[in-house]
Amino acid sequence: MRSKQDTLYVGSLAKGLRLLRAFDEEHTELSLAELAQRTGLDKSATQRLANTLHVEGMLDKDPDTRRFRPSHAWLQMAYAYYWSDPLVGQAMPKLIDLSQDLGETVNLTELSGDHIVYVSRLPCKRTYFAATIVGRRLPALSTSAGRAMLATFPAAERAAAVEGWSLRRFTPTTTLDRDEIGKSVEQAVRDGYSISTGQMILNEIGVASPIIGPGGRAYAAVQCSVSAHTWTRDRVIQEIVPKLQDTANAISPSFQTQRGGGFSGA
Amino acid sequence: MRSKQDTLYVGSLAKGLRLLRAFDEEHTELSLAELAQRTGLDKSATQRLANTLHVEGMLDKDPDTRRFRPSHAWLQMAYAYYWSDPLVGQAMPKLIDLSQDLGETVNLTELSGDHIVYVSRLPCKRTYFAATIVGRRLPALSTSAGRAMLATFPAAERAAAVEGWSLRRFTPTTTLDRDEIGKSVEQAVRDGYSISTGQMILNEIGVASPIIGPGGRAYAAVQCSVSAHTWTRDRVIQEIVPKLQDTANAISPSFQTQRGGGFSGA
DNA sequence: TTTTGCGTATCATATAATAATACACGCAGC
DNA sequence: GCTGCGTGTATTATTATATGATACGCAAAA
Repeated sequence: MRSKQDTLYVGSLAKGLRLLRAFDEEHTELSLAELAQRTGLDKSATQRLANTLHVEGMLDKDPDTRRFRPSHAWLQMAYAYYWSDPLVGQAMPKLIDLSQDLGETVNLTELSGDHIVYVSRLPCKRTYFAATIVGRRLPALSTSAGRAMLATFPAAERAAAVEGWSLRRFTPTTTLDRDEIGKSVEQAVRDGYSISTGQMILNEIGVASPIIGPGGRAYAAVQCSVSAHTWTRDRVIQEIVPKLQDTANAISPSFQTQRGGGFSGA
Repeated sequence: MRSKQDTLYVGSLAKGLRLLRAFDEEHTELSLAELAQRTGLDKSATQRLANTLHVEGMLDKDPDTRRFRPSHAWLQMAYAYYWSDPLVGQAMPKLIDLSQDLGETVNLTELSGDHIVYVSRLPCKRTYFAATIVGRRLPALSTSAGRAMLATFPAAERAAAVEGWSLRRFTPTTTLDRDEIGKSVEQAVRDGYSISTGQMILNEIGVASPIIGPGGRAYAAVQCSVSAHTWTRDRVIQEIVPKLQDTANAISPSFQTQRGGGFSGA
């Protein structure tokens, strides 16, 4: 049915991508049948597409169980991404310094629609698995990083975002009240950083400072997560925030002018 | 021409993947014409495939320059990979401890054909960019990690690998003499670890210890890179190797039995 | 101004993807 | 040990779908 834009839309390619997207936290290894079920494609199509992805090295296949798994090529995609994102190269050395200085986990996040994406992570303490790996997407409104970035936007956009961006409950203490989130964002406007507690994980304090880009708008942030067992909000503000802001500010200059915020997604 | 396996090979999908692979260290941002040139596809095909990838969120497009770039989805691929690789979850906390203990860069690498892939990196010191990001592929024979893993293979396989696996020059001091590499591997067989100098970068000392998997064969290794300006080979062996081996050995047990080395690529 | 290169859009053609079908295998229950 | 189900695999005729030549508009270069 040549759905989207008719002639310049290749359905087979799109279907192949659906196979790739079928793998996530809870589906780490899929059989042909599962793949077909999860993608909604019929058995034959799944077979052909999965086979192609296997031959092309995008999917590994267990010779015994015949189940498919993401291949190392998936990591190479990240490798290529890192080279293409000018921010990463600028930020990395400074983030390393910061993490060594603080002795706490430091992250680089970017805005992606109404979500944030962890682009680089420098774990210094043992934490839960998801906090140690890159590529995670979280609703921006539920994270200190998202709020810190949003705080650099014009008031009208802030309000619209607080109103409309997606939310999801992660812990019993995740804030779902948009008014409260709005206040947190406005606080970040005044402070120049954002701090939050127990949004993604219980007893976790997150604090973030925006990396100012073109037009004064931030599309990235330096973020730091610490345990509420060893830290208090006040101590974080006194001891971490200044260094966090210094780091973010040190990264910002290179991005004031170039790269006009462009590069839109679909 | 339905090249590979005729009926269960979807050419359009494979072509789409070629577009993705066109992005690398030196090609971080490509125009339609460049994309066509690099993939060998004609203009129309490139146009349709790139458009599809854009619509599906795999490629960002600068509205002004009309050039394409890897999107955040490329990082999400890495995210999915991490969940699917059982080794990462097991290793991560121990790697964090090790890096904090040593105060030096610690890496987790896996074997992928005759190359190694950096699966996780915990940089503690500023280094060159490529050493801070995951997904990099390097010829196994040129790396301490590759040699450490190879050393766990049967003698015949070791010999065949030393003879046949690919090599490439990275620095003036990269060893291209296969006899010498063979000796290094045999040394690793005796020592249980491998150490090398200036293979990838001048004045860099690399040392690696294998993570023993099923059948006593290693498909992964814990690796550590330090600067020859502040370290000597002997000091590395005395101060780093023991802790490195402890860490690798602590990760190994879970992989002695399960996951029969399977999951072959194409 | 002319030329060149690029991104975009359209269209007739037949190639290449489709989905139905059939077979082989392992496993559960009976 | 037989039967039936679920799976992975393989083959086929059919036509929908991807193709690539062609043409247009717009820049920047000559």
